[in-house]
Amino acid sequence: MGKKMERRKSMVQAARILFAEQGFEKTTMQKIADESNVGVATLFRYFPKKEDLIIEVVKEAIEQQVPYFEEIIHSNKKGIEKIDDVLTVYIRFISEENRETTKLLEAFELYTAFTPVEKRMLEEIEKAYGKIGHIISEIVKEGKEDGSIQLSISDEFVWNTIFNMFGTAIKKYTLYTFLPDVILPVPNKEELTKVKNMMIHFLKNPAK
Amino acid sequence: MGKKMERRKSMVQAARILFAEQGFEKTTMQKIADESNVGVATLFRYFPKKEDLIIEVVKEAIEQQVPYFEEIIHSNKKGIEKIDDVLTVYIRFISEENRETTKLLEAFELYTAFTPVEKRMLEEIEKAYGKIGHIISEIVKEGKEDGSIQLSISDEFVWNTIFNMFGTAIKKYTLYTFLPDVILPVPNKEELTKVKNMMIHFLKNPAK
Amino acid sequence: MGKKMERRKSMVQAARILFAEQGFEKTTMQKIADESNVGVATLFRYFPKKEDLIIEVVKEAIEQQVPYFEEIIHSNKKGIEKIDDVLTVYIRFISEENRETTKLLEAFELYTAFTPVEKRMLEEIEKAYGKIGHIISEIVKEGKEDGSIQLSISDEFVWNTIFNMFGTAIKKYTLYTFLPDVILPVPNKEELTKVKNMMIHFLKNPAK
Amino acid sequence: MGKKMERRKSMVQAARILFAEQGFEKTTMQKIADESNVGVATLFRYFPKKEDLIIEVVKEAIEQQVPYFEEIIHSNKKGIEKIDDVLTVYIRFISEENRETTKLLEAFELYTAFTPVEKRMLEEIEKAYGKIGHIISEIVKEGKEDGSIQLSISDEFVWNTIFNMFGTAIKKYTLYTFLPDVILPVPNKEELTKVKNMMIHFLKNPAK
DNA sequence: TATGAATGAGGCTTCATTCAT
DNA sequence: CATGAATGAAGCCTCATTCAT
Repeated sequence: MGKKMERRKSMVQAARILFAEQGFEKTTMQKIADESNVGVATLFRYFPKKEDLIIEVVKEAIEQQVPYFEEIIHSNKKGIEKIDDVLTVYIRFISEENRETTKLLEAFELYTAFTPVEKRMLEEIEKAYGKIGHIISEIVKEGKEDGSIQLSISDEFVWNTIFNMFGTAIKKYTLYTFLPDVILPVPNKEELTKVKNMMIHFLKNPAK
Repeated sequence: MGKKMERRKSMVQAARILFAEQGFEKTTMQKIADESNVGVATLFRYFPKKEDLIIEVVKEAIEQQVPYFEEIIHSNKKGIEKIDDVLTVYIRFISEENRETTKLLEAFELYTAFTPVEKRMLEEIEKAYGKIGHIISEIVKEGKEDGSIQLSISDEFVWNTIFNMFGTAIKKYTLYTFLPDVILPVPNKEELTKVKNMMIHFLKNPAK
Repeated sequence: MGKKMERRKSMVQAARILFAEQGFEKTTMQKIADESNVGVATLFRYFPKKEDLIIEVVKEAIEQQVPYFEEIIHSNKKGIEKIDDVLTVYIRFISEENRETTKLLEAFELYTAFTPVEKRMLEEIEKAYGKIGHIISEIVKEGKEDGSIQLSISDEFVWNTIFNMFGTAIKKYTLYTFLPDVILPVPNKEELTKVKNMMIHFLKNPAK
Repeated sequence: MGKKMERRKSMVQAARILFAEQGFEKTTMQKIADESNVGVATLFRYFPKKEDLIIEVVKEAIEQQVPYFEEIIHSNKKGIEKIDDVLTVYIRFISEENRETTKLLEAFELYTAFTPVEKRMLEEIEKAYGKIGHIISEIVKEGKEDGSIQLSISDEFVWNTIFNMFGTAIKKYTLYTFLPDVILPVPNKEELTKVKNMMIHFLKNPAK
């Protein structure tokens, strides 16, 4: 029956909220168990290592973002417009419903930077991220095919890099939405939109 | 005499290395003490709270970057060229001597995201960061004055934002230089240079 | 089931013995855990702060004394005789089974003199002490009502004060039963009894 | 020259103040050194063990009380009046200049209860206390000789005991002058005076 | 299967005391 | 002599993980 699955889901959800709020290290397994009304031992039955739970949460977070991109690729717009939409979605990620999710992903990237994560785990993450990556690649290809992006092959890398940087920076901003500007001044939506427009413009009319 | 200063320096250095390698939370005061051949108590004599040491390390890291920017602003180039230099320095930060420093700063930004840091501490950091911020502002102003940057006032925000994003993304990349591409594919120097060029081009010929 | 309670009891008991032997500060949580064959973490599960354990021990110690006074008030004697009994009980506290308990209480009073104790904690102690205080008040009232104590209202304060001093001194003596007389010469039971008799006599025939 | 003595005095004084304020355990050697503007090492040169300093402070505290009793015994009053004076002095100790000193002595009695003190140290204390003890004995003897105290020899013990209890309780009260009444309700000066009068009355007219 | 209870290893911090100038 | 610097031992407390019911 789905009872088990529900339980599991409630644990993952509690974990996600706590992880996003306090980070991975500061969130104890006990807190998570309490929050989802389960005994710690049960939590450990489902996720024998804390890291397993982290991976699960992150995986789901990534997957939660996929539909946003799928919707875009399935629309009828031209490639360049789809790209515009993708960047717009990123911008929205900072401030809207998905902020928690995005914050989580950012926190995870930090986590992996200093904690050796089992390869098997990373592969799961990779697979999840792959979906988004694939979609984006497709969009770029479309854009090139329908002529809305004037890109020579070498420029594709540029594009990917630009894209990457935009996303990377945006994701990081989510961490600081509520923190003082001291550490990292976060541009607002209008400013980000201007940058986006700059990029789109560049993609249409690359420098000679 | 400088004996005390040397000791202090050796502690800060050991801390810097360990922090950069393992992050702040995973690095224990004991390890730092051992690494700098000092008793823990001594370490605590100099830095009564672990956070004090963290702040010190970060402050020095920031200050270590200042000369790079100072050199640029004091050169004879035009504003736009100075900006080019600044972005180039950022790119170099990923892979050269300063990688460790940059990695440290990135780690700190993540640290603050989940650990409440005393205001007094943050102010010290702010002051250090301020120096760099001030230099960059000056460069932008110069560029606008000497006409090498075609910016209307509103565009200045765009510029700051672009700059901010470039730096933000770059800093984050330093964390992943040695990690598998799974989590975050890090563009290489050539790719980053192309993005830089795009930005410079845009600053000279903003979209109409 | 009572397993948990037993364990808890064994911890409290170990703590009580050690506290009485070595005082609160010199007794470490580790020692207590060892003595009751428990891991430190377990001890901390039951008593998250050392102070919690101290309070618990003291509270139980006080409550352990209550029956002695209850028995007295429920007897058929006259008020003045009950008072005599109360003082006698105090005297017995120095040397008999309850010496450890009394010593503990004395140690706690000293502890609070130099260590700020959370208000919430003090309230628990107050409640426990209150029971004894209430009984004694009742006895005094009885004595006044049945005429066995010749007290004008103002004398009641005297009485309470006398009583207070007797108890205070006695409790303190328990600390020094086994120590050399150097610091505080402890009167023996006969001597204390004489003082008691003096007091009783005074209560019956107050100075004109 | 007296320089050394002055230094020493200033250390002892600083120690006394801090000990009285925070107790012996909570007062660190460093704090004492700071407070008396001396290096810790110097402090340790004068008092190789913390305990040495404690003993010194206590010894001086006791000696500071001696003159109060000396003045009494050298007066022209009758024995019983001198006794009255002694008890009155005790009462004054709670609230006046000497409160700090008295508090200190009380704290020391606590200290010895749980910390094994070197015999040699205790002897010094004993000698100091002896002076006061001797004076009081003399007074009692006087009282018996001049007939102002109607005491049979066996009653002398009673007297000593009464006296002892009065002093013991009073000393303890000094610890709680500033603390909430929860732990130990401290009688006020008027109440204590009444108790004193009761005792004096008893000494003049012992129970038959 | 679900769970509360149990725990060792480890982290931060303090302090009496010793060293070296 | 005077002193700041140095330090190990020890204390409180936390947490991922295992046990036992």
